[in-house]
Amino acid sequence: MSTQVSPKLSMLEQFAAVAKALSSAHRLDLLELMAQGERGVESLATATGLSVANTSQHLQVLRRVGLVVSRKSGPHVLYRLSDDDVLALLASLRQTAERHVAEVDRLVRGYFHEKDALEAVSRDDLMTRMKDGLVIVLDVRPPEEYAAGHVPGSINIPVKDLKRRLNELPESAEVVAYCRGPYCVLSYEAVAALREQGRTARRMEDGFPEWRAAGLPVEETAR
Amino acid sequence: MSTQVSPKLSMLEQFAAVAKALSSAHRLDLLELMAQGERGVESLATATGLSVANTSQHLQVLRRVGLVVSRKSGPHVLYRLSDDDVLALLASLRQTAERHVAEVDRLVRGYFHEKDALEAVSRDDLMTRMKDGLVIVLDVRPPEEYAAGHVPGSINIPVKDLKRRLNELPESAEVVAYCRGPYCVLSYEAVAALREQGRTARRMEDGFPEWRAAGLPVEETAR
DNA sequence: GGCTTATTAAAGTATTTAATTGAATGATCG
DNA sequence: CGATCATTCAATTAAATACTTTAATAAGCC
Repeated sequence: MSTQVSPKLSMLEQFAAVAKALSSAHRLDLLELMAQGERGVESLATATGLSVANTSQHLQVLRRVGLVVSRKSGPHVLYRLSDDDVLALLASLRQTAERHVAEVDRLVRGYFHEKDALEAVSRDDLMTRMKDGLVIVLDVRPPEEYAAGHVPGSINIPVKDLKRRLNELPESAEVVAYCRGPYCVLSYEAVAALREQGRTARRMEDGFPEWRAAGLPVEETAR
Repeated sequence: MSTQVSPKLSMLEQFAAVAKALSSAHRLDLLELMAQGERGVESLATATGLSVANTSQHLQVLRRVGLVVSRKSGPHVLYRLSDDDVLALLASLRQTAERHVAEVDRLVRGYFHEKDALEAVSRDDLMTRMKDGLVIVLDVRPPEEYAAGHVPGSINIPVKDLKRRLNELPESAEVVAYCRGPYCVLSYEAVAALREQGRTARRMEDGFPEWRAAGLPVEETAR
């Protein structure tokens, strides 16, 4: 029953270690990418603009506290979130920050122009309308992430190719765009671009990881 | 539409700042104490064993990211959690750590001996049994925290005084003990001590902040 | 208005942390 | 069985953080 180094503190130190792993924008960026699906080190490095060695180190920080797990596949090491718990933790962090940090509010208002004007479609609504053939679902993420999993029946056009490939989207129905998550700007930009072209378009709430975490159907492209 | 300093990164930096504020065991300790109720700087300093100046600095780190708010009352400054969001975030952090950090598991098993043997009573069960007069509810936190809010009808005996004040607990009913939260050792110790004395005793799940957050009735001692 | 008390600010020192570079590991494939 | 590739390790440097001590502020009280 000796308690020299208070067990409470050692426990809190473990919690603190997890929080510390989350306390870097680059690591949060990596986590958001991995939330889209399993990915290799080099691919994560180019997506984030970090060096490979640096990326590897960040990934190990995340692995050490159990936020991600890795496995080898041929010569590559693939990383993914260890659990949906991690998504929940990230969502909780976002929500708290959104509610309490004035700066986040400013960014949301400033960059995500007229956020409320681009009113989001809920996942459930989208499911219903999809079944009825009333909407076209547009996935604006990079092809790599689309391949790792996407909303069934969605069309993948990265936002930068949107103008060029507009003809791939039937004009018959409203377009609902989605991307990585609640703060992913891509879907906002897509909606803005589509409206400029006179199309009817809205965003889906949140993004693909939340869709999958909600237990909704997911389609994968065979590799 | 210029995006020199990617808005995504600035957003992530805000989230990272919140995580960083959580990345210190001492600050988590302070948060757990404030989860019991509003408290002054000096009182928090003595409870955590930190110097007053250091405590003040930690509190400001927490305030800067909006996790706590403060107000003046006479000569004192009182701090409290800004929102139940914060409780949810802490719970999420705990859950992730518990599930993924082997060390936490080791600590839980090692210190909280036979955790499962001391099976916890759920809040709802406790409510029902309380109404039927079947249990005595024991609050083992320090009187200060008890005064700031407690389960109605509970008896406050800090765990260190338990043996001495055993006679204050009627022998007629089972005792259910609670303290600060899921990892607060006090209630485990209380249950162990009571069982040693031949009493029937169990823990309540989690602790007082979770009780309050669940919207259950709370009693305050007038000051 | 000055005095007391509680809190915060500032400055200094010791530790940590992030990123870069270059070398080492370890598996796969010819 | 060695060559090649992806990844990790190790060492370095620069920047950031935690805690202490000492000084300043601000509010209440006589």
